[in-house]
Amino acid sequence: MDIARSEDPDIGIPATCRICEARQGVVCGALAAAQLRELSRHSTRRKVDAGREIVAQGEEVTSYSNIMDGVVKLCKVMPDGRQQIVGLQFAPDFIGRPFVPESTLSAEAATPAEICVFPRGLLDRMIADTPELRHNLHAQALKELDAARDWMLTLGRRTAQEKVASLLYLIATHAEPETTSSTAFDLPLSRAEIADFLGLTIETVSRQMTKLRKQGVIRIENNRHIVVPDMDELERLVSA
Amino acid sequence: MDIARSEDPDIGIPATCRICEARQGVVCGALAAAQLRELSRHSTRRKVDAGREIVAQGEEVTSYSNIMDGVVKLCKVMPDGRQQIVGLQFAPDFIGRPFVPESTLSAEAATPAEICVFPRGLLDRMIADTPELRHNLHAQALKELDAARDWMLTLGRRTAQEKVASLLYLIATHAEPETTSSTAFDLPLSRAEIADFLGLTIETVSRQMTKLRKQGVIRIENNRHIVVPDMDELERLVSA
DNA sequence: CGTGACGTTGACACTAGTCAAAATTTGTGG
DNA sequence: CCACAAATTTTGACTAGTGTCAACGTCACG
Repeated sequence: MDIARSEDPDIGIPATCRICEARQGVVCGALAAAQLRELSRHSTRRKVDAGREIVAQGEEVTSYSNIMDGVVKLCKVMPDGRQQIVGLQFAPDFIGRPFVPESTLSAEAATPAEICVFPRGLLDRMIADTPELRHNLHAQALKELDAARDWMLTLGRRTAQEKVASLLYLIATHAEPETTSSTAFDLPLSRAEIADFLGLTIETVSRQMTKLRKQGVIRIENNRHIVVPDMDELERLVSA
Repeated sequence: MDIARSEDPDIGIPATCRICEARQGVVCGALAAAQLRELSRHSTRRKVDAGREIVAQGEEVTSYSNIMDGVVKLCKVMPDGRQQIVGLQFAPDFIGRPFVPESTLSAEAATPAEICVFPRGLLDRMIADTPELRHNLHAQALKELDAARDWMLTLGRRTAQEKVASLLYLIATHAEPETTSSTAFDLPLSRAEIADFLGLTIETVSRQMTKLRKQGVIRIENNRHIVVPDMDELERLVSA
């Protein structure tokens, strides 16, 4: 009956997908039930330890993934070992670059993560067949471009203190959707990773964090857990 | 006759477009003859003085443009006036952001430039109608994303000398397609703009340029004209 | 020939980096 | 559950690299 149909939009959708956090994400949100069924048959859900590489810089890419849980960092490294994190991705973001054979950067789990891996050929075919999917990927690319350019401003023109405040603000707004004036969260990154994201050294990051703590802008519990009593104060320090 | 048709692919194409540098560009390369005619009827070619703004940060966008000649810089400015150039665009690049009402950055002519301006609504309609155009815009977005992330590495992890070398290398490879070992070109940016691109001060840029000159890596004629006797040497200093 | 914009150079200050050591947290095996 | 080892973070002393401020040069233009 029409009523039954309109009341259950999940008819024909695999059970795994129904409870999936990325069901409405960039990729799966654009697929029809039949496509979801086929994709789900060939995908594997996989746990990734923190620090484990998902895609290697300069390597041929044979699969794409959805982040189901955790945080993934996108890195560039120089031959001499200097490193820069050029992006952070959160669930349910999509990892992968259509149209290009190999990746110019590496993707690595920053926290223990869970990803859903799609074979490249299959998803490429669905991209070719599905205008809405293409549109979603285009929109995500533009979103990432904006994020990258915002961060360029941070890297080029902000002081160490502003950089650290920017990072805390970024994590806070991505981890905690609620915009109450007080916030608490766990840092998904080590001090070394924060340094690689901000273009600083570990020591400078540590010193700036201590300074923010002594100023009362944040409280630090067990290194990773941060409490921000007043988000407005933190935002002020970003001077955006 | 078939022969005539295959020998002249420009049948039905406006005269202005036939001699246009951007004819095979991201936008016009994807359009059919009829679309080109319509777009050409509603476009205006315009000269823009160096330093003149094309799109303002935070302003509603009512038009898109093709760069026909010259170099355009994409800038972000902070409330206190600190500024960062987040991208350089060369002819025949496309300027504009589909899907979004207003620009998060400003576009400004770095050199005297010539642009071809399209009304937004018309091009939006063509984007909706033309899969190849959407694909080209998507591909350009990905290219810009790669460029932005490459530059993040430069901003975050390279020294002043490496930064200046990176910029010279970037300009040299975009201005002079030939890859002979020796190259000469005009800088499209003032020292102040170079500083804003590299996250440095004017003085540091100036000092590093003199240093490169004294090392024999470059020759400087009239401030803007640069000669690179040995590109490999310059590339080595980028330590990419 | 003067004027103003742009670029260079110098002296000095200060931010962030380097190197080293101590403190804290995390993980492991008994 | 505790003790110890390893990893991570913090802190300190010192240095190097950029920034700041100021003066001087140079070039284009009226």
